[in-house]
Amino acid sequence: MAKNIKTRAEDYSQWYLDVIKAAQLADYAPVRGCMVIRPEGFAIWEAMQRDLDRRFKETGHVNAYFPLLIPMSFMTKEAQHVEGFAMECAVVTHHKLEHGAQGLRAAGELEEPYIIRPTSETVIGHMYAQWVQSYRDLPVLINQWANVMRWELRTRLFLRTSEFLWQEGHTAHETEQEAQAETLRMLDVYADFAEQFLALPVVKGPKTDAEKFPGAVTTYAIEALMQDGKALQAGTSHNLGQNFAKAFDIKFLGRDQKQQHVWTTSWGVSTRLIGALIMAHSDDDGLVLPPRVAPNLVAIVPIFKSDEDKAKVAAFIDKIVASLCGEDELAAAKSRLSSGDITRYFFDKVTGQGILVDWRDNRPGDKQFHWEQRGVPFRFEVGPKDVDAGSVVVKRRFDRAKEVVEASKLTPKHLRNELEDVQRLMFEKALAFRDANTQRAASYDELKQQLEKGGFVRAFFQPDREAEAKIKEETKATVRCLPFDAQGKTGKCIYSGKEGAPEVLFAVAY
RNA sequence: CGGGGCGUAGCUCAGCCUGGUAGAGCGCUUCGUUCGGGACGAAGAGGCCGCAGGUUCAAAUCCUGUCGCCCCGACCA
Repeated sequence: MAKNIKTRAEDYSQWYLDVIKAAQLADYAPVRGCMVIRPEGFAIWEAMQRDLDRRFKETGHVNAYFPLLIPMSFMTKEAQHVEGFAMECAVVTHHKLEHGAQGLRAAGELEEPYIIRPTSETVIGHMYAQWVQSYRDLPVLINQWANVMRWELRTRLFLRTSEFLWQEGHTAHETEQEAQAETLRMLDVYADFAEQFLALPVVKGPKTDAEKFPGAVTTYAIEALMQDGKALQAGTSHNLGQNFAKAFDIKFLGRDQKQQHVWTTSWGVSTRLIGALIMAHSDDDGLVLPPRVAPNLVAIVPIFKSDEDKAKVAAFIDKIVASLCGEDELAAAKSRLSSGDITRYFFDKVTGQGILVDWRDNRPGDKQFHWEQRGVPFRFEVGPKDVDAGSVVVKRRFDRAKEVVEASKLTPKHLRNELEDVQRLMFEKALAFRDANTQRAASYDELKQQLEKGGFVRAFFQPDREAEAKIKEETKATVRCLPFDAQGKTGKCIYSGKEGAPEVLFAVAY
């Protein structure tokens, strides 16, 4: 058992933090509520970015960049938007420092303060108003990769930090139908990404009015279930209607020769997904990464006593690496800068995913724990006995399976197949967990009881701000979404008793 | 913003009540023995005891103030 990680049963919240620490994904920054994303963590974000970016481009979007600072007056233009974000905005009021009695102090007060973007609808809306003149300028399909800041009262690494990284797509369309299609298209992109890339099963559906994005007509979300039975909103796609178009005067001359407002959408996922990944897949031994996300696919742990054995093992490992990564890469890696006696070879130059050989002067057991806690999908153990037998001991991270594999079988194709297997099995495991933790409530009492056990609870419920607030007060649970998979089904509302209520998904959420 | 806790070595913390030479474990460095699931021994490096005042011959310790962080709630991706 890992001695630096609390078990999930003991203290789930501490376990989460311990896993992050042990895998060196992130660290606390000297600024309240902010984190430093360390290389191991950032590599996961890069993997997500790469795959998402491809998906965005495949659906016709392009990237651009808008400024970090937004004139404060922009925030007031859309009424609900102010309501939603005003309380958590960092404000920039001065533009320089000067020497004062107590050291440096802010000086040069700005006439109009800036806020640090909590999201970019406003500044992007402002620009779109200038760019869009005609229906021929539509649709505008822009995404930006950026950081945003929301001055949260309470933070947790990755799940909720004051500053976080995300992407925000902002599109403008000629018609309501197009905007709606775009909103759902991107929700599907997110759902597919979560399931295929993160091995994270999600429930898709619209939010209730009480839970939607400030300024949206409808917010759609993907909701995932974590191992402690809490739900996590993993991505959102908003149909903003003409709310922002009207607030920022984004107008165009239509095919009918009339001025009209555009229809906009926005959609985003953030580094919170790294938190989702951890809480969905990791175990008491530390991080478990789905192969598609893992920066390193295999960690090879050599075992030897004498220098003679070491040479023998090294030669054998070289052969394995050459087979998996190619002779060129084997040679290239030897002349590459590396730190701490760990040699890294690119297995896939496109994704940057690699294979490591851990030559550090530590005991083998030490190294096993080291790579295990970092979630590397496979570990190869190679000692003199293996060299003699022409085989390798292969250890699979996600289920601790161990098998002896003939070295000649270790081809790129074989490894890819193995990785795909793990990817699929991890998804199936997460899906089975979710199914086992999804219940159905026929009454409010049943809902209360079932929420005690955690997990998702499906029930017929007529969304209503007051009722939702009351339920949240009594159970801590909220309506996560109105699942698409139950669309059209209606029944008797568990709260009001009225017929014709849709099926909703309840859960206590992060 | 309410409630709780904590600031002492890179990390986790002891010491504080009862003022008097700055401590432990882990980690780090070097050497040796080791090495198939977290090794052992020896020798080292590492501190403005969060910060500012005060009391005192003397403050990590007592008093005042202040800043920061963490945890639990309310708010939220």
